Amino acid sequence: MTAATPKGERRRQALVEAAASLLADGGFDAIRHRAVAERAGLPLASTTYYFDSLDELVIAALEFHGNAELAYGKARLDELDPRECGGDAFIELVLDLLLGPSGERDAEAVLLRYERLVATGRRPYLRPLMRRMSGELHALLFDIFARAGQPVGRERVEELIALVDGAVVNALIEISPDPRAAARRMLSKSMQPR
Amino acid sequence: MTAATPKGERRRQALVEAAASLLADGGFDAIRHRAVAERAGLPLASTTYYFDSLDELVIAALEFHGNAELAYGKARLDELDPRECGGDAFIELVLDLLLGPSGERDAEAVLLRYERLVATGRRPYLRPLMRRMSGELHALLFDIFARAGQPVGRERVEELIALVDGAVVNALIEISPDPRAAARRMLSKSMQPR
DNA sequence: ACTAATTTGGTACGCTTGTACCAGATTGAG
DNA sequence: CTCAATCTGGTACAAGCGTACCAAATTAGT
Repeated sequence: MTAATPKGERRRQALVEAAASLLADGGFDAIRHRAVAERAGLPLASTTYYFDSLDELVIAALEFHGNAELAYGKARLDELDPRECGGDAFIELVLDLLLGPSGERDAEAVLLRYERLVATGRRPYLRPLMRRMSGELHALLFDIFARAGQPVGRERVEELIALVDGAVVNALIEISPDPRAAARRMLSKSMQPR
Repeated sequence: MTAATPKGERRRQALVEAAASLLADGGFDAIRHRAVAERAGLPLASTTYYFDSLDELVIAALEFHGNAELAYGKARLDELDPRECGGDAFIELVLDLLLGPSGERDAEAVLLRYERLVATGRRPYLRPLMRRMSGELHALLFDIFARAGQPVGRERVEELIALVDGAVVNALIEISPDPRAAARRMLSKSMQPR
C-alpha cells in the first residue's frame, strides 16, 4: 500500500531505507518484518501496513539500493575528465561502477551485487527490476567508455562485464576473498593485451 | 558424527543423498532436518543423530553433489576423442563441464552452480570444500584443452571460466533465462575471434 | 469543528524451524 | 549367550517467522 499522508510517506521511506540497510548487511534473508521495523525504530505492524507482503518490501529495498548505485555511477560519469583516463585510472573507474567504490569491507559490499543476480534465479518477481537496473548499468558503462575516448560496442561492454562478474564469483570462495583484485587482473589483461 | 555400523553407514548415506537432491531442487535453504528425513524416508531424529548440525549436513550434500559433477567431467575427459573436437562440439563439451549436461530444465540446474559460489560468500565453512572442487574443475578443463589439441595456459582457462560464469549470472535475470546460450555466445566469440 | 479516512501500535495466532531428550530396539564383541 | 555400544524413532520445546486483528490516536476534507 502507498502512503497518503506526508508523515506516512516519511515513515514508509524509513522502512525502505532500513530494509536496504539490512539487505546490505545480511543479504536477502535478513529482510524480515521485525528486523526492518526495529532498525527503523517503528512498530512491527507498520511494515505490514505499508507493504502488502514481505516481497514488496524486498523489492523496494532492492530498488532503493540499486538506484543509489546508479546515481553514484552517473555522478562519476558527469565528473569524468577525459584527460585523466590513463589505463590504470580508467580500470579503477570501471571497477568502481561495477563493484562500487573501493573500501575496506570490499568483499562484503561486492557480495550483495552478486547475491541479487543469483537470488533473481529463484525469485522471478525480482526480474523486471533487475533487468531495468542491469540495463541502466550497461548503458552507463557504454557512455563511460565513449566519454573516456575508448568507444566500444555494446557486445564488448557485455563481454567486459561478464569477465568482471565471472572473476568476482570465482574469487568469493578464497579464504580471504579479494574480488576486486581478481576483477582488476582480468580487466587489465583484456583491455591492454599488448 | 560418523556411523559405526554398516546399516548405519547406509542410512547416513541416504540422508546425504536426500539432502543433495533437495539442494538441487530448491537451493541451500531447502536443506532442513525435516525435509531431508522425509525425502530419505527416515525419522527426523536420524538427521541429528548422524550430523551434529545442519551445516554439517549442508557440507555433506554439497560435497556429494560436487563429486558427482567432477566424476561426470572426468568421464567426459576419458572418453574424449581428439578427432571429434571441432569448434562447436568442443564448445559444447566445455559447456557441459562448466554447466552440466544440456537439458530441458537448464536454467534450474545451472542456477545451483552459481548459488553455491555466492552462498560461500556468507558461509565461510564452505570455502575449503568449494576451493577443492573449484581447483579440480579448473584442472579438468586444463586437461580437456590439452587432450583436444588446443593446449592453453592456466590463465587462459581462468579467463574462459570467468567469461562463462559472468555470462551466466547476467543471464539469470532474463524473463526466461537461457544461461547456456549466453555462455555459448561468449565462448564462441572468445575462442574463434577470426 | 465535525466526520470520515488514515495511521498507529500492541497483541495474538498458527506455523515452521533447529535441536534436545530418552525409553526401547538392534547390533556387535567376548 | 551376554552385555555394552550403537542406533531408532516418537515426542517436546523454545524461538522466530509472516501475517491478521482492532481499538485508540491522528490527520484531512468540508
